Amino acid sequence: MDTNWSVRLDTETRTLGARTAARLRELIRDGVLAPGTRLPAEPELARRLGVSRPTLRAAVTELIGDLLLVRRRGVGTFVSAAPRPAHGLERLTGTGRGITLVGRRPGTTGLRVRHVVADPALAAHLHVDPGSPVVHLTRTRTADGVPVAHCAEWIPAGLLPEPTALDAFGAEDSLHDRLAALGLPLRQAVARLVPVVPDADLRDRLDLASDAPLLLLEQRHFAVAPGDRVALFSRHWYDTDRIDLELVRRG
Amino acid sequence: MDTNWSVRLDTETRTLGARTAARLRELIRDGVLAPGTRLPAEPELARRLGVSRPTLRAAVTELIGDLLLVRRRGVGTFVSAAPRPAHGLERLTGTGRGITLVGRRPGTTGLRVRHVVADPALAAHLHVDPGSPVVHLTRTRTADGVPVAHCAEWIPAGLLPEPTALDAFGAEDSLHDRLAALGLPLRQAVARLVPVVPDADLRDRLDLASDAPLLLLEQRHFAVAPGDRVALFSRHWYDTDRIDLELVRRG
DNA sequence: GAGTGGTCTAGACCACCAG
DNA sequence: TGGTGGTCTAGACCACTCC
Repeated sequence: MDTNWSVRLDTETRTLGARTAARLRELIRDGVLAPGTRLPAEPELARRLGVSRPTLRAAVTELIGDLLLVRRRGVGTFVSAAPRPAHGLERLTGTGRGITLVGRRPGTTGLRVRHVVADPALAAHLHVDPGSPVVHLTRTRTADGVPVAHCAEWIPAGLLPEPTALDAFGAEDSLHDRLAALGLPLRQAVARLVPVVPDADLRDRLDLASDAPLLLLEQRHFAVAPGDRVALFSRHWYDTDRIDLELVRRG
Repeated sequence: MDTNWSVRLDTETRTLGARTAARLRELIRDGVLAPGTRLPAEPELARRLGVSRPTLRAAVTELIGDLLLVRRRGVGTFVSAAPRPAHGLERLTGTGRGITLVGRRPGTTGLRVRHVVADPALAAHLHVDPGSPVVHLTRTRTADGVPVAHCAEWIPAGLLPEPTALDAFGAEDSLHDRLAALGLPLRQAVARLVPVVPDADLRDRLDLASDAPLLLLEQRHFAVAPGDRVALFSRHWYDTDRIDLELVRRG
């Protein structure tokens, strides 16, 4: 096999482990590593990719988490033959990117940006004092033009460089990317899952014909710094008849 | 500070990284490392715990995933002051253990074990041929005596050492533990989340007064070996009014 | 500049599986 | 018995934060 496997030619900015994982994804996607085949032994594979074995193992571990590879001690590492989710909720991404990952085209309707003050309930969710200024976004997300989720977001204005930093937020923008550009990259979120019956407003926004229940994701998002503060509180109502919500659980 | 931090005295069977993480959990739980305090620098902390820095980092990374610690580059690692979930769905555990983790007492009612054959739909979920023998368990789980979820599980009989291996399964048993003892340790699962309106049977089993929607977790579980085969398919209907379902999402 | 976390390496030894 | 993945180490260098 004379395929050039090396990952060191890559000049992207990500870590070597992430680039190695990306290279393995390509080799699998392109069929160089077909489903069911065994990978070369780890020291050999590391040599071919031009990385150390721990770095290779980090990359392989990542792909195992995505169900692309299977390790069998004493036997080898294999390309998985089982179907796998294109996107799982355990990975934190923006709603738009999640829609892209499942192969659909994201869109936004009804975007509205407001400045509000935190009532006691919202203040508790955001870990701020009641009465604090909060930026509030609402919008309906579509996939291939079909509404799939209605999203409401609340961001403490005190965490933004300026309270007006999000006033120019557009329908095509990514809130995750925008917050990262403002120095608030979201790194993790704690979501509460609640099945709910849609009210008239939600039925209207999502253009629902039936009163089938929706799945509400109520999330507290944390940024890298200062780290302990809630950078974003959100409520997303998903119509699971129109978009599958999947989740990879690891033991 | 003359606390004995060393982790090498521990004789348990887990890996050194896992024992180190457990030691850090103890130090946090016991208040030696109070919320908001900065941990010693990584080389220093590794020395105190008697492990190498990569091993320490693996442990710290695990606790960060559990929201117990926060890393700030160039500044330090801090004990989180924010509340965190006791149990997240992103971690694969048995339902009973999940109930224990949130501080409640698990129980089981209405356990039934049956032998069935796979119809085409079930065969597709289990990746077996239609007509294959399947062991089917149903039971209702309680927390502190209150029904919180109804569970249905299907296991390909061909993966068991004997088709009758689960006939003696008892109300107090853990299916995860039992399957591990049978050589089928479950390592990961892909769950689909669907809000559903309970039918009469579910309302009866869960003793529901209202017709509030339930959250259905439809899961394909994978074992370590052979690795690609579905070892267990399950449907769990949760009453989220009686038990919170939370999920930690990482970027 | 000093100290912190972030990344990567080379090598070692062990546990498991297959022949 | 030989090859595989599983784990751990010591050390190096870099990037970032704060003084």
